[in-house]
Amino acid sequence: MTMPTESDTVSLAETFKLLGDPTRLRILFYCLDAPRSVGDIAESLHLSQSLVSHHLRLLRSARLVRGDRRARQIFYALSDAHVSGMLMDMAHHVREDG
Amino acid sequence: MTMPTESDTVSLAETFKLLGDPTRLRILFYCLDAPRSVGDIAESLHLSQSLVSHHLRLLRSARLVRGDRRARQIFYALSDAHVSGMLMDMAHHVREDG
DNA sequence: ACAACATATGAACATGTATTTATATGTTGT
DNA sequence: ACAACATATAAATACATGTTCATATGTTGT
Repeated sequence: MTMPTESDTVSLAETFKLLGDPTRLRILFYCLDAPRSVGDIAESLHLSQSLVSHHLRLLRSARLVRGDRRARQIFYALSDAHVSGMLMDMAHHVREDG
Repeated sequence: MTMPTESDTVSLAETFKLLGDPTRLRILFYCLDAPRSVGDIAESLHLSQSLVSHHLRLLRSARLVRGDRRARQIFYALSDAHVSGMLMDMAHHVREDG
């Protein structure tokens, strides 16, 4: 396996850094099955609306998540298929052998 | 996909947080093919011995990396097959579509 | 146009983290 | 046992980051 370039390493690290926060992970897993509105996320995960919005902004700017407006609400869904597949895989993995 | 438990989410996040640093990623990728000594890592990646050692300690305590002593040197290798597979996969992915 | 609703942004704070410098611990060969 | 080598640890510092509180922006229905 040949080493990734410096800039590839940096972007990879940026992605992992975003995944490295429990709150963001919870948000991502919650949006994995179906698009969820900001309010829904906040209420379901017991987080403040502001906090959810801040995290979504980070996830959005890394294109990990995508928001679609429907009337007043904005529904967020995972936008990177590769990342979401990896998330499901890791979740499966962590369940098996702690 | 059912939500991971709170504690599974936290451990997953801890793993991702470790992967979320460019220096640590470089160390991991460098050890992916073959076990490498601390000095080799430091010299090859142009990092101070101390810094490498600090990072290895973090990676070790999360069992992402494993050290085997051979004479004076300690050779580090990836210890989590699932994580190393995921790393190669992500590296491949980031190369394709930036 | 206006009030109610839904989401986003900004400033402030507390905590966490990567890196450096200096030093300690441990191992080998003679 | 001792000097040389290889790795680990500690303290200090500079910087990044998660969260809260307050407020702004944008959208819908009447």
